[in-house]
Amino acid sequence: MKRTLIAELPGLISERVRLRGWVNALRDQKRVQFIVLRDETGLAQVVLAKGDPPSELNERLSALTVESAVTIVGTVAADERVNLGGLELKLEELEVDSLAEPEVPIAADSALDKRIDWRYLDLRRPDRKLIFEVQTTAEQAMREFWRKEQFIEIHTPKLMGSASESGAELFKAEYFDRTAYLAQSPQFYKQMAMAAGFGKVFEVGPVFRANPSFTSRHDTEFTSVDVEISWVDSHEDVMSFEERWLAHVLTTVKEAHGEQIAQSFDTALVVPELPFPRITLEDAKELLREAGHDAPPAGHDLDPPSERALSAIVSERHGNEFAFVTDYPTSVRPFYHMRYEDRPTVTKSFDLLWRGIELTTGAQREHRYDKLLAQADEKKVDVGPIQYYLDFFRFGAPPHGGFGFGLTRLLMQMLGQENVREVTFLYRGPHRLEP
RNA sequence: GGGGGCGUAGCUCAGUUGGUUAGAGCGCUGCCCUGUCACGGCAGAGGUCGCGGGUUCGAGUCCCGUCGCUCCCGCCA
Repeated sequence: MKRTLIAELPGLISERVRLRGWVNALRDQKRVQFIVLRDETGLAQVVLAKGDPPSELNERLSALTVESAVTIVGTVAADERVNLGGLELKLEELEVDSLAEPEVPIAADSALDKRIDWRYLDLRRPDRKLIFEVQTTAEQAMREFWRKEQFIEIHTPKLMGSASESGAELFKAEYFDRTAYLAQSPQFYKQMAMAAGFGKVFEVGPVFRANPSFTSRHDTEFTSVDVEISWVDSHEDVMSFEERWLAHVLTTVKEAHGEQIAQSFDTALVVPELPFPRITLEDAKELLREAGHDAPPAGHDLDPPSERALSAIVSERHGNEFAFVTDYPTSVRPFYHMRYEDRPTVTKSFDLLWRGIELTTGAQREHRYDKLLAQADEKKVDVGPIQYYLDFFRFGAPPHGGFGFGLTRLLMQMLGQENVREVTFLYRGPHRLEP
């Protein structure tokens, strides 16, 4: 007998159906027994009258435990007494596929860390599963947009012989008789795709950061969304792609899940107006000071409190939750970011903030071999291990730019969550390698 | 790496100025309840108070150390 999903029950009154799912709740009374069954599409009540003495079926239902996996056959009946959709299943057959132990180790209000210990139980809650439905829709919308604009998907290696950028610390791995490093970014390889003439590329994949960061928005392994575009005139071309792309993603997610998100997470997903406000770093600091906030001195990046304050100000003045901050000084940017011809200490770079959190860092890249070498030298980058990268620019490289984008941070903001761990299937942090 | 907070029952927490057998709600076990739907009622089990040391007649409570969790900063997406 074919499996019926709970969501299909309203159209099947008086039919005999087979449901498979988990015991969400049990109410075992003197004369009547109820199971609230949960599958991936919803909840349904199952009812069985209790005989005197109880039938063998009654006894087996009494022995059930919450969260057991069961298969149930019964007849669908409309009954206005039932709060759950006004219908129920009259139980005829009960098969226990897997009996759950009587005490589930976590509850809905358990601490996040404890819930991660038992993540598969935590994820059984429909609200938690919604996170991954939204993620799936978001990624699909991204790909839709990329393909419409002739982007090519690449999969770059995660095992590397040297660092891909300075800054973030690297995990080491044994690699036969030498040391390999886990990729902290596909940066160099997506630039290789530019030198290869791929035009426009994207990658969605894992990156690894060995920073001992103990905050609600960092993890040591996360999914990075990377984009690189050839033949740009400046970083403005990259920003204008990113905002159109993001607006499409948010529109798609809102259409598909907006109501559920509002219901489950009490968050309204707002599709942003285009273009997103752009503000240079120095103007941003000026704006912050005018508004009575502290701002870091020249030559320094915004700190997290400044980013939150800036987002609030921009949101109030421009009605946009997104903001590009541009023109970072060379002191806080890697050597490969392109600089203005007339202002050699300022890079053609940007960050994208959404409601105070950094979603993206992007830039036009330096594609001229001699300038790239000079900038590496100035930044005291040891070019020995990355000569393969510098070589990309020796035989004709197009002007190009791109960005890296934190998928979990996007998801966190879309769902109004305060911690990336909440929206990561399995979080990895300095003290977390299991499950 | 620096700073703050927290660690008491399976889960979420309370525990006065240090004082005798350490509590609650939920969950669990048993019994009762003709339709429940956060079902209800009665009874019960369950704790070396994170760990180690110290102060004290006496420590869940005070001190030191240690481990774990958490948030902020740094680093970044």
